[in-house]
Amino acid sequence: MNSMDIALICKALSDSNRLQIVQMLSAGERCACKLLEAFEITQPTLSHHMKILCECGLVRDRQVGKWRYYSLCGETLRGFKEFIENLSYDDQKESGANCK
Amino acid sequence: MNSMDIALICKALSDSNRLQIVQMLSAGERCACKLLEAFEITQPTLSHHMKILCECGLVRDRQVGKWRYYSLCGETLRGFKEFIENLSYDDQKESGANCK
DNA sequence: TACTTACATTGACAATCATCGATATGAGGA
DNA sequence: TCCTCATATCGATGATTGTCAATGTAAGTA
Repeated sequence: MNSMDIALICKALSDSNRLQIVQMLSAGERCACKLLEAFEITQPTLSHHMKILCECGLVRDRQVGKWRYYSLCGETLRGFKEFIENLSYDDQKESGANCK
Repeated sequence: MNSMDIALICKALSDSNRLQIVQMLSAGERCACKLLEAFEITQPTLSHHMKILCECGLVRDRQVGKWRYYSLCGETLRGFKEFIENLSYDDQKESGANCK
């Protein structure tokens, strides 16, 4: 998982509606109509957001009859978490790459 | 740290240049001129990106004479990591909130 | 004081984005 | 077959974004 993939995931999470959708999915699978109830957006807008979440790999969907169910993708989520976890802050680090 | 703050941080990380800047800062403090060397962007563009990274709280800066040094903010980074870490995927979760 | 250096701000522009209403698709059900 | 329901796609629009050249600012230097 390279930094382009990560940037894509971050872009998907940069919209506050989409971030809340992901939080809902973190509690378990949801169908589109239940997601739609939870937000004050129209159905085309939800569909657009779900497409973006799926395209970055963070969300998977499955269809059952007329309904579409969304859930987080464990593999992508793991890769993303690993990247974020590896960002570090350490007061003691050398500032070797500075001026003067 | 609410989900608006997190969305702002994700937006800051959604640009691939900014994501790489954060990775560089994860290795330690850097001054603006060293960051500028590492990317193929102009100085105003770097300045713009650093402003966005600072405004979401992820990056701190300090000025020494003419030079400006950037580093990750440990506190914000911790809050962000915690949020991401709490996103979970569990195959066994109830799909209680679904249709039919 | 005048000059240089490091960085920020401004203004412009093309590209991307979130959103919506309208419409299409496709799966049941009558 | 015709209708309804759940969702996707299309086309348009106003807002935001990344980028740059030009310019401003503020610190050090001669």
